[in-house]
Amino acid sequence: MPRILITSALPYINGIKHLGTLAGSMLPADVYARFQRSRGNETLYICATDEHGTPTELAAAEAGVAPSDFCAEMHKVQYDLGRKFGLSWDHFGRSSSPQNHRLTQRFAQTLWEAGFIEERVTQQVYSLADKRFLPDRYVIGTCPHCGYTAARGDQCENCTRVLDPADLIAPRSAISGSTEIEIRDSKHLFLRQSLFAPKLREWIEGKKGEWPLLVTSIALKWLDEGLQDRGITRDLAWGVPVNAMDWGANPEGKLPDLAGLADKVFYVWFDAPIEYIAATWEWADAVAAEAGLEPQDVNWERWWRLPEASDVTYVEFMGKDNVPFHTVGFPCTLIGVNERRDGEGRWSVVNNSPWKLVDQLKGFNWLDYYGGRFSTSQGRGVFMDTALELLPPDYWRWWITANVPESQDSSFVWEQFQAQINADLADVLGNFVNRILKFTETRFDGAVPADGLDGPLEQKLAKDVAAKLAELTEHMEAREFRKSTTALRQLWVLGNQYLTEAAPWTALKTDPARAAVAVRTGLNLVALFAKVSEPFIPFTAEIIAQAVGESFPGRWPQPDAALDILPPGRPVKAPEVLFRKIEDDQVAEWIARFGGAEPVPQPA
RNA sequence: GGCUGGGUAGCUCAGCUGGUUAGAGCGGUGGAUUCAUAACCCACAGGUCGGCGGUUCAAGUCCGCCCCCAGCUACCA
Repeated sequence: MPRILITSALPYINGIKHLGTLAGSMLPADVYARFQRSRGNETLYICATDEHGTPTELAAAEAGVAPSDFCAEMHKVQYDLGRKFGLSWDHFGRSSSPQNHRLTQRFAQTLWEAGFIEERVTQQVYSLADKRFLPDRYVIGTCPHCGYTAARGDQCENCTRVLDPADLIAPRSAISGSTEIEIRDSKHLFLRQSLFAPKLREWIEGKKGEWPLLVTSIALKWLDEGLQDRGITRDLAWGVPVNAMDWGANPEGKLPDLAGLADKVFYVWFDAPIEYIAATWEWADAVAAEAGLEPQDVNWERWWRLPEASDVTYVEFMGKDNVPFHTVGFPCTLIGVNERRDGEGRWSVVNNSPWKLVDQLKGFNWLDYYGGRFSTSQGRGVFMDTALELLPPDYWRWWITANVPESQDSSFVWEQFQAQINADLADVLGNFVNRILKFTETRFDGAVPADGLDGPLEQKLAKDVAAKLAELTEHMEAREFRKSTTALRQLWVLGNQYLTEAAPWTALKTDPARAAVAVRTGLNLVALFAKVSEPFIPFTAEIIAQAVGESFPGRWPQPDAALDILPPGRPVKAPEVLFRKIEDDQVAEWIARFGGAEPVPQPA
């Protein structure tokens, strides 16, 4: 049986995520994970918080707490919110975990000893007032090209020109505003990505047509522009320490400069992808602890290391901003650990249990808010915590999945959200479940009727359902989420069409057996909908399953037996209204609260 | 500036290697129905496929130029 390993891009620890983050990785990954489990495939869905880097240190300082405490608290917040949205992580780890420290350091050591990491001295801006090195964008000043006075050290937002902090006129710290800044030398480790360029190109070229165009295009863009070596350490206090005292000599016989690397931590983008692996290790430790076993009794490497993992399909989900790090940076790390390169550029596998590279990479564009970006500072857009105060998670899950930015940026618009939720969930699905169950209660004593035999109408329905179910299954296998939601909605529509045609309320007067067939068929449709809707709207799917006495979560149905689920005589019961409609005055209120098409008027 | 992606009905989007009258949902209009959350079901409305030029028997689909939107441009993550 195939195994499916799923990771979604790690949400950054710095604050509560908005709907775009949910759309860009976590929710599609969850829908896919639920589908795969429902298909009976052994599935592991891994996610974690991405905790290191300058923004974390600054946010913790602002909150007046240590970064470790800040992260521990925010991890819990993000975990709870994810669970409330029904995200079915097998494990939601932390990139600051001991497991990730160990793996990151071990990988770095291997890369050093293989000659894939080298030391370089770089010039970095240091702020005396802040007592820290400043990343380029944390230095602001006047743009030498356009005179904009709040240009960042990496790029001027006004004229869009790419800058170097040294270009800025009157540079100052973006943190404190202090002009007491200077350029200092700092020793750093660089991952020699340039050595990997030909190998990566061959790998990416082979994924053309298989991965989304967006993904291969971004990856090839980086290769076409010439892959540069990348600094993988930073001058920060919070992170995975380089800790190179046990490292051996590199191929040139050189040992690392322990003094020069003493206060360095790894760059967040070096350790964050490794956390996918480390979080799997965390998962195994947690499973072992729960079962009263020793940690080594749960084998987590079978998900990651060949040949044991040869039956694993590894699927990554992420927004387009993450694509370079997953198609270039992380693969360099893994290939560098797995293989060696000789002087002629020939590669050979040295590790007898190499780490697995990604098989399927699903990348997404941006979800905007009325055509603009979500903005924390301006209070523009909807965030995960407030979303759940307004409406149940399934409303959000459905809309986001149906509008996920697969081929281009898409927009969240309240009016459209309202229209789609009301039509799809309340009118089509919710009303269908309600109408057939209510009818069963009033006319068939609330039990699946046994009388009658299928006629042409039922045969046609079975054929249509089988075709649509096959289509849905195919789209889900291909991770085509918009098309999947379309197929699912069409499946729901088949239910309403059938019921209208079969009209048991009419048949009841002349041919009770015919009415019984229609009701039984309708109830089986309800059971079917519970099963196929579960990946998308799990909370409601469970209520629907219970209404017809089915266990939950159920197995993904086979097309030829999709309508043969419920035994005659099974008691059924109409649930409370599944989806309450979103009213116009609610929408008006939310637009006023969160912003809409019109710019939010500034108080005078 | 360079590069990447996108520009298809009022709105949100499908349209693979070029091939009969360009599709879906929403919104709109009309009809049917009464089991149901004033729900469902049926039908209709119609867009010079961003612009111009080219290749071809045939172009939304290929080529060239131009316009517009978004992103990236390596120390934000």
